Amino acid sequence: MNESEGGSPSLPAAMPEPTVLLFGSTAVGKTAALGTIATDTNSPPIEIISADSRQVYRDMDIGTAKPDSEEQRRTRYHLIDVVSPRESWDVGQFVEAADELIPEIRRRSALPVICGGTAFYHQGYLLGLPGTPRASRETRLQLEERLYREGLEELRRELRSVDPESDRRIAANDRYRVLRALEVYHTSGYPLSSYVPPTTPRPGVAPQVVGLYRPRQELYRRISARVDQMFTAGLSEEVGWLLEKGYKPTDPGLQTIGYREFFQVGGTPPWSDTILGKVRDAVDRNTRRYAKRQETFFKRIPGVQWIHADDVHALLQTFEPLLDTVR
RNA sequence: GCCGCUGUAGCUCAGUCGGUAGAGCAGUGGACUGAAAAUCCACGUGUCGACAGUUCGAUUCUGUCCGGCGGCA
Repeated sequence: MNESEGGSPSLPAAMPEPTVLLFGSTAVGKTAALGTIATDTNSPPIEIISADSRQVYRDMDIGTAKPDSEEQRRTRYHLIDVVSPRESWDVGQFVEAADELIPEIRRRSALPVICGGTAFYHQGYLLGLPGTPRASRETRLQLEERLYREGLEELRRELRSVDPESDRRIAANDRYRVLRALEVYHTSGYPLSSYVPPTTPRPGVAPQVVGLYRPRQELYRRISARVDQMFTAGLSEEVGWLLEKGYKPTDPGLQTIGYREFFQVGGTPPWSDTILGKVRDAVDRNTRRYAKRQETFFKRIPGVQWIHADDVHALLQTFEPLLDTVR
């Protein structure tokens, strides 16, 4: 129950927080793994805090691979279906919500498990947020407007004068980071580079960090199979319905793999079978690339215990020591 | 069976007026300061279908064969 392997015995071993961070790339089998824990009688009762930047959106069920109603009945999930696809949601909101939920879940004598594929959220929870100002929708819209009218070069010129350090650090074509750096400067008056991002876990946060992995080829096969399933489950109908409901392709929620491809390669409905085939392939490919990016990010997170996604035994073993802590 | 086109990277193809080759896509590695399923960066050796001929030298020219596609029968 303590991790002080070779640590100096004179110091009291830090009592680990009865919290788990469980991550892994899309389609690795996170939801199934949670299912085995939830049904195992020896493991503690758990509640899930979804660390997933897409499952927060209502009305987007198929393409975001939300846990189905059966799974949600068996295990209590949080931070799913909490905002409209029209609204934006970000790390900051995630961390604040998680910090509120965790004590509540403990009060119910359950183990909070932060689980999801958004590595950025896990990092935000673990290390805490930098002191940068929160996202400002208006400022960002203004900057996007300027990007459209004046071009990236002009914005970079401004950045170079107000925040040369960030200008140096941000890649030439990284529009998003240029916008964010200027947004920070305009809303706070300080350059982004003056905020130092945390690199160690914040005080009081010491979760058990578990990463699920699977060989690349196998993962890609699963992704492809899941994309097929999404289409047979009615993904294109879901997208059509979202449009009928008045959502726009530019809404934050619809900027999601599994949705955006319909607009990028499909155009406007109705979509022919050939077009749907192309959409399917694009979704498949983008999901594979996404999974790769996730893996790259997960590798950076310190102190991860990596478990093969099918190794139920090892997974249950890591949860066992947490039994007493929740009682 | 005959005629034509074709065979080059995992795929689609370009190219070498003869000196062993390069694009797109796929793939791989990486970055990540409140949109992160976002936004970016980097990475191109493969019996140039097989065999033979011409040549100092053939993936390139010639011949034969084998695959593929199209047309005529």
